[in-house]
Amino acid sequence: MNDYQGSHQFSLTTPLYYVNDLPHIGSAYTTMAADAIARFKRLEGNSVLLVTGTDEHGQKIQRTAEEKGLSPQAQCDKIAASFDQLWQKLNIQYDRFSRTTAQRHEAIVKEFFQRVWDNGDIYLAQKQGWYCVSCEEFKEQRELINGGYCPIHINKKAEWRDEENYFFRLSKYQTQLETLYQENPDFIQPTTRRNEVLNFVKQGLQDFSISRINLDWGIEVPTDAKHTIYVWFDALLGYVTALLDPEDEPTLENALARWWPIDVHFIGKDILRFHAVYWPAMLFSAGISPPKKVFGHGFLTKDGQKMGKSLGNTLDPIALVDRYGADAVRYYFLREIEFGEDGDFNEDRFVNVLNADLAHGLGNLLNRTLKMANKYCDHQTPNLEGKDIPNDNPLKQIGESLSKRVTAAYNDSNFSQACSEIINLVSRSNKYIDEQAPWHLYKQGEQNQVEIVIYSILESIRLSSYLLSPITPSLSSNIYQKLGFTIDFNQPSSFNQKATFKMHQYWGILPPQQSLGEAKPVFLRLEFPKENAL
RNA sequence: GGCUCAGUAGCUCAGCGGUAGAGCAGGGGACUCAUAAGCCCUUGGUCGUGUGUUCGAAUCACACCUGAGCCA
Repeated sequence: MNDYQGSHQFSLTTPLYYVNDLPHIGSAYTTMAADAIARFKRLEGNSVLLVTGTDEHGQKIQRTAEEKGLSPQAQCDKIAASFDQLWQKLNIQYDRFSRTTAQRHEAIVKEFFQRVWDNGDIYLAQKQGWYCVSCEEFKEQRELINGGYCPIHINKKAEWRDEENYFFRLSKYQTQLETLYQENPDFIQPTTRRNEVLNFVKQGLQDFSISRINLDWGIEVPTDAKHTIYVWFDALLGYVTALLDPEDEPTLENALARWWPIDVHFIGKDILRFHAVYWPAMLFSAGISPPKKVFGHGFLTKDGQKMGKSLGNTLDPIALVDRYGADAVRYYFLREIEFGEDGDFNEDRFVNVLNADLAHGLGNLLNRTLKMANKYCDHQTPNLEGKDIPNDNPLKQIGESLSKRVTAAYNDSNFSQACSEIINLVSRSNKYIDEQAPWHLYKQGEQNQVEIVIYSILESIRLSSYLLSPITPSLSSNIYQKLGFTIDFNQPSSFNQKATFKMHQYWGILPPQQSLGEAKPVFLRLEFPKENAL
């Protein structure tokens, strides 16, 4: 639960996405989750390094480029740029964009390879088998379907390979891996994923091939120029390269100096084995400690159906964010899907959830309260402090312990829990207005009670938007500004100085007589499109 | 073929031995500060199927059905 706490720096990664195709919603999902955690850790005042990037080598890329009449590098540049563009649209604040075709990455890979080589963990052997270029993996005969097609890429015929490959002595690390899993029960999350890995490892680990021949697009094996390093071996090391400061010499020592070990790798469950088995073993071999945690989240479906190009039911993340905005998209996926479980996108549900929670819940709450505050309290927060509010005030009671619960939820990557705790305060606030009916109190001349009510609500709105800011940074900034703060949650320097976690996480810190903004909706209700549903 | 997980209100899920719950959606009402919002009330489920254990099962056991996944 508290495994993220107590440190002053925090490093985390998304996968380095394969540049074979334009970014899909699944990549966006992982990245939104990672960004939310990164933002939360920054909000707490930690130094944070969020790594994302692209994995650009391998035969598949080479062939895709050829099909499109581009050089491999041009293909990579184009796709890498489209990932970056999506991250901008989704308001992702990454610190490093690691590309495996970067010069400095090659230096890191070669040094790492050499370490593993020197440790005696790499040997040459003959590899025969069916190879799926799309997976960049060998397949067992029995796995193939329809007379030789890859079960995942059902229109791609597996290719017979009989070649010399370099192998990594994974088998040597069986015990060490099992010890790692045992001593760090949280190393692989969620638990069901952990069990899968445990099961897999228990059956005995085989060495795996880490080089290919007849492949130009990749990093050559330092000890044998005929071979190219296997794309996964190369890609995982992109996490290490990313840790270099721009001015650093590209050496492992420099890369590992500050941000290693990575606190958490966020990944989709499809690449769990690479991260939870191969990766720590490679690191062991090179004398490097493993990352602290690997979180394998679930897959997304659309209207209950698996998304796929062949089905023609993919969800375009660009179209989605263009239609509804970054905060809404981030909120939907992090609130409505249990992180770790598979989840569904449904546009009707999307509109309902956003309207209920952000438009009619939080947004309207601010709007109605601001209107009253401006009218009854002269465009200022009431001349009160948290301590002036009676302890039996229902909002104060929830608010005082809210941060504790929300922090625990974020630290557990439990975004939906964090959101529902926050929205609970919002809902209670709406109920509280009706119970108190400040418009009546005002007419009856109960100014003191009016101010207590207004203060309690404004403060609850503030706290809610503060704790929600890792997920809805722009909305939260907007709300904070309406409340008279000059704080922008997209600018860490702004909140680190003027809205420290130490202070702003608590209920009751809204300053007295702070100038309030105009009442104008901060989150308009969404309309379900009459046509062109996503 | 082996193993794992899931199947509870229209939707998303909680409950995991004592005669079914939440949020959203749907319906009704009173109010008016507000984004036709909010508040109050409410419709709605033989808890996948069958058999068993038990005084008593959504909750335990076994079998089966459906879906997802792992077994390089």
